[in-house]
Amino acid sequence: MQRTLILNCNNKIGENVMVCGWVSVRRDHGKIVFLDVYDRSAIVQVVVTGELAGDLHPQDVVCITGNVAKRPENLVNLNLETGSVELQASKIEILSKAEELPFDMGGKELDLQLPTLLDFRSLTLRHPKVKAIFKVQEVTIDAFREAMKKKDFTEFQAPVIIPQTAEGGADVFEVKYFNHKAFLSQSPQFYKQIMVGVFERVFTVNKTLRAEPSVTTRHLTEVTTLDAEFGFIENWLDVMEMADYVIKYIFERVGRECGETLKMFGVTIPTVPEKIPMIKLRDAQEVIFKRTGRDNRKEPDLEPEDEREICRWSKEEKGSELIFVTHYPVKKRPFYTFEDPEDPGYTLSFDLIGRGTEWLTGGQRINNLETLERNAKEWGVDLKKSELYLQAFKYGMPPEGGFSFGSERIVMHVLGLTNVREASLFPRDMERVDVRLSTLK
RNA sequence: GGGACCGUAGUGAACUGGUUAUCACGUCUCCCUGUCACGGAGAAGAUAGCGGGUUCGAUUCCCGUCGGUCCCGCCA
Repeated sequence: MQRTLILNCNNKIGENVMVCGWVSVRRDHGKIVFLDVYDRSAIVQVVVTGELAGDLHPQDVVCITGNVAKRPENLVNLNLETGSVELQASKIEILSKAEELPFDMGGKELDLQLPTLLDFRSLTLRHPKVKAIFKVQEVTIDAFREAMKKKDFTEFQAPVIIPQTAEGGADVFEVKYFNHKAFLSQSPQFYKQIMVGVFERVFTVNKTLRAEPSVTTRHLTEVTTLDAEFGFIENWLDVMEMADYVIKYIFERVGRECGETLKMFGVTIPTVPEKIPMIKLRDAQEVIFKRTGRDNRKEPDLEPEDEREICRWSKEEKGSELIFVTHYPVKKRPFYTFEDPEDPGYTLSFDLIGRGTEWLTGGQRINNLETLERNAKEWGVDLKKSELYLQAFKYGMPPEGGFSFGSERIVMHVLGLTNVREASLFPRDMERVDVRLSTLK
C-alpha cells in the first residue's frame, strides 16, 4: 500500500491508508489505546485496540495501516491540525524499537538543563519545540539568500583554510597543513572583498571559526555567518540601508512562515520602524550616562549592560527594538575600516544591536591600496601572506562596504532564547564538541 | 584570562546538623472503549559528584577536587 503523509489524512476520510512515523505519546485505556504518531508533515491520533498496541513506546518507528475516520463533533481536538480526524488502525508494523527515553518527550515543553539538552542532542532535537528553532534558522538563512539575490548579489563559496587571519587578532584555530601552518577562517572578510572585484555584489553563507576563550551565553566557536559585500556605494549609509533591508526581509519571512513557532515561544518579531534608528557611539554613551549615571563616555566600545540599556532607550524613544550604533573609534576596528573624513578618529562602521546584543557588524572599507597597506602596518597585520587580498586593490576596486550577521544570534533573539547554544544544532564551544571535552580525558 | 554561584533517583525540582531524604514526570505491575501531556491503585529506583575536616552525629557547616551554570573581558 502507498504511504500517505499524515497531513493528507484530512482529505482521506473513509479511505484506508498507511502512515509512517514516530510514536510520540501513548494514552492507554486498556482495551482501547490512543497513540499520537507524527511524521514530517503533522501529528495524528491513532486509535488502536490494546492487543494491537502491544508494548509500543514513545519514539518507536511504525507504519500503521488503517481507516481515516471523522471524529464525532464533541471529540474534535482543535489544538491539532488533524484534530477533526483519527486513524483507526488495523495493522501496525514496527520498523524500529526505541529504548526507554531518559526524559519525557511528550510535553509541550522540554524542561531540561542545557548540558542534558546537549548531551542527548540527537534525541532532544526531535522535540517539537526544539525542532522548530531550526526551521526558523532555515527560513532565516533562506530569506537572507533570497533578499540578496533580489538585489542582484551573487553567492560565492569562501575558503575555510586561510594563510593569515583577517582581523589580525590571535583568536584563530591553527591547523597543521602538511609541512606548514595554516588557520581556520574566522571571517570570509578578505574573500568577500576580493569578490567585489569580480561580481560587484556578493554574499556568502558559511562557517566561521573562532578560538576566542569566551564562555558566555552568546558565544560559539563555530558560527554560521551571513556575509554581504558590494561595490560602487555612494557612501557608508548605502551599506547600512542594505543591512536594514535584509534584516526586515528576514523578519517578514520568519513572521509569515513561522507564526506557530513564534506563538509557541511566546514572542513576536522585533518591532522596527520604517528606518532602523542610528546613533553615534559617543551619543549612545551620553544617553546611557544621562539615563543611568554610568559614565563610560571614554570607553571605545559598549559594555554588555550598555548594549542592553541602549536597546531599552531605542525601544522607548524610537519605537525600535533594533538600533545601529555607529562611529566606533578607528583603533577599535580592523585595519580595513574606513575612517570618517568628517569625524577623524572615528570609522564609518556600525553594529546592529537588538534585544541587548550585537547581531551584525558592517561598514565602509578602505579601497585605496596605500591607505590599506599603511593601516595594516600600523595595526601590526602582516599582509605578506595575503597577497591576493592586496592584489584586488592593486588592480582597481570601487568604493565598497559590507556587513556580517551571526545567524544563531538572529534566531536566538527572535525566539527569545537565553543561550545561543540553543540556536545551534550541534554547538561547539570551549568545553564541548558534541561530547563534553571533559569526559574525554 | 578574571569573578560569582551551583552539584539530591533516569529527568526536573524541594527540604533538612538527628531515626524510613520529599515531590512531579518517566519506568514496571494491575484496573479502565473516548483520551489527547488521559485517569486510578500499587511497586521499583538516590551509598545526596568524589576526597578530607569540624561535630556525639554531616546530604546540610568548612577545605580540596572534579563537573556544571552565570557574569565580566572579547566578539557575530
